[in-house]
Amino acid sequence: MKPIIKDTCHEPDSASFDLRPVEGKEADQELASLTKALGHPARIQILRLLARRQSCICGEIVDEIDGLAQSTVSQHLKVLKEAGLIKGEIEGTAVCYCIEPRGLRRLKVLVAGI
Amino acid sequence: MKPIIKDTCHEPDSASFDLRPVEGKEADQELASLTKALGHPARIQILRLLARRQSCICGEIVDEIDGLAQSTVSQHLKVLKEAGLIKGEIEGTAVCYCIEPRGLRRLKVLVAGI
DNA sequence: TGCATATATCGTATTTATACGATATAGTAG
DNA sequence: CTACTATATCGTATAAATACGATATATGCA
Repeated sequence: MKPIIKDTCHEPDSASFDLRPVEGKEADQELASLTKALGHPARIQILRLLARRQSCICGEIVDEIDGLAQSTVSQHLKVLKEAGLIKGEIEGTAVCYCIEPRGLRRLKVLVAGI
Repeated sequence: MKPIIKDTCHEPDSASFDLRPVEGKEADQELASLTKALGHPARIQILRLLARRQSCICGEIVDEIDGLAQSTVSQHLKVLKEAGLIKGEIEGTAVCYCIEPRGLRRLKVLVAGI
């Protein structure tokens, strides 16, 4: 019997999300939220860490980041999650973080469209 | 005799600027600075305003932005300028703002490279 | 059940951002 | 030179971000 593999990092994305306008007041607000979430070196580092690997990362993140306390890293993860750039799922005793491809793609589209 | 036309918005850019690394600690810091500068709706709006037109804008900017006071808009302009995303030159009694193409391009490259 | 581990949340101190009115500065026109 | 205009800077009030230690929560394992 094959194990059930749940690839939550790469589920299909809704087209409607991608096809929203890339300018106008709402797009400005959206881009501001996304870039504000990115506007800290530790969060850039986290995002790259997750983007580089194809898989999610369960734990390890705190160890990889500068000299920040665990609670601080957790706070940064929350900011990225609320911005829709990453997502986290509880996976046993750890939490498994990975990129939210829609959010990252949306960011890239909006920035490219400036 | 022809007039001297000084197109300060489109001067040639140094290649060395563009060819810096797109990841690593320095790039993280650089991208964080750029995105932090973008992380406000009014600043996005300003940047788009300048990017849309090929020319610089002398004055007018305050009128175009939401309902923010002149001093507040000036402050936002300063943030964008310090981030290297726009530049301003005194042009008579007004100040002529325009996109800093290198900075914007660098931002796009760094975001695309995440 | 109770302990150990991983992560989140809370409380809090400090710093930084945002916004405004008031004022300074600098160029233009008269 | 004076008045006018456009923009920047200052002072300041308020809000938000950052960081930490302490603590809560939830899961897996003995």
